[in-house]
Amino acid sequence: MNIRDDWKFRGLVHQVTDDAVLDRLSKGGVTAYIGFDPTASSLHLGSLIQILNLRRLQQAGNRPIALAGGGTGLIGDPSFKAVERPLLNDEQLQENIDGIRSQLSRFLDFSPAAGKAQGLLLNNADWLTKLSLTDFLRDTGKHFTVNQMIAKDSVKSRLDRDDVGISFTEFTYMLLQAYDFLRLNIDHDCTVQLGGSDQWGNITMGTELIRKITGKSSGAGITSPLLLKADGTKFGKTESGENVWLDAERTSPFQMHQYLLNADDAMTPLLLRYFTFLDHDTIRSLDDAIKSAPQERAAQRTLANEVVALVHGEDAAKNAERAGEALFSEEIASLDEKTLLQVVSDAPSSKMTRSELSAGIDIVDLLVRCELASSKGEARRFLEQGGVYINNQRVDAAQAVDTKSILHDRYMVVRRGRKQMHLVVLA
RNA sequence: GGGUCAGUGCCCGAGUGGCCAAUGGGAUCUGGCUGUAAACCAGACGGCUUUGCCUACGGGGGUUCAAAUCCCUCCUGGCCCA
Repeated sequence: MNIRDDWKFRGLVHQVTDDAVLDRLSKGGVTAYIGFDPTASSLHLGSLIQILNLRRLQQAGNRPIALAGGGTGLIGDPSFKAVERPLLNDEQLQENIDGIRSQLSRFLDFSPAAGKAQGLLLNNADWLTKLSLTDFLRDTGKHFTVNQMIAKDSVKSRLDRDDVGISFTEFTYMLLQAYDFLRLNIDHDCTVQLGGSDQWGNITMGTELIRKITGKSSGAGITSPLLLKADGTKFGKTESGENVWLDAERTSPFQMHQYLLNADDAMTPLLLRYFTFLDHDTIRSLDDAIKSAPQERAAQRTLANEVVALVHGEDAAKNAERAGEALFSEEIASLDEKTLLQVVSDAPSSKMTRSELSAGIDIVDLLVRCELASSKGEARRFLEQGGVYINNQRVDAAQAVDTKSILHDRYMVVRRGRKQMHLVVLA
């Protein structure tokens, strides 16, 4: 696989420090790294682009290094952040790193069987926490002027604002990341750093440090474009601002599948390029399908299936697809028990006794109890607005719910709005 | 340490003694139209035992018949000076 042509086609290259690096990667035998911020115990859809990029490199015969930011995580990357970030404590950080490690091993081959392309999983805490302050200031700090550090776009917004500032701690972050690249360059002959476009400033600090200290310009950087939705927010967050996580416990395969299935038309061609390994012809024909038959959403379907299969496996992808079809195309009351359970398997559920229900329960109380409404006032509002459904049938007035609504003698599906489901199971 | 400005609902931000659960924008939510999109349109958006009551304008205390608004104090942050 020719990295240069493939990445150009996919639009994965935003900026490069040196165009020739794409040819080196195409030939193979190069070591490249990406740093992962341990701000949570799971990676999310946004970071999947970077993970897949490492995988693409590995497939082309290069050695990928995934660097967990155990040391830099203690500081916090200020790049393009509006405000200073709270520091993570040690246990939390360790937990996050462990979570991230196990996820990465699903995408990259860290086994010796991969030969020269065997991936490495490193943690910069291993060297950063041992670094002495005076050594660091003399050996690394001396190579940069505050003038150039202040000039970085990534911190400019913080310096310009008059209501918040930037702490010295966060300001030094870029030096630590530069040092990481230097270490990897010396210890592992790593010559390429990848990252999102927000990492450009940090990456170039690294290539510069390598040049100054080793005297060789063997460090190069590639950034990939930032993926923004039509409304300007980052791709990979739900409407409520939650990340779409790669961890099935946090974001179920079904939810991820739905998220991708709902990708808007304008964005889908890009997503197919970034998030799948589909060949160029297939992608082009899906581009056409969006134009000629948008209502079929063939591209979105393929995207959802491909990505969920990558992250959670083929079976999970098939299940998610089937569940979605059943949920949206059939009357839920006519499904058999097994299908019904599968369809609502992702929805939260709660138990209720038979006697409670036969006595008749107020729909307002039911909504609050199922956590579909955060207060009774809100529950009443949903009812007034016609946003409440029992077994997919709209409930229009504040009426009591009783045993008539039970499916298969023990289930009841309560829905609020288009997609908020809750399963009530009779005990 | 000194000076100074600020802290309002999810976010931004108006309000500077009663007409304030607090203008406006954004976000969000519900409905409509659709393709389980986008855009667009309409409505909602602190809680409750809902013609009323309770809780809320950084925390605490005070003045007043009445405070988001005035005073004191503390906390937090910005900027300037040292």
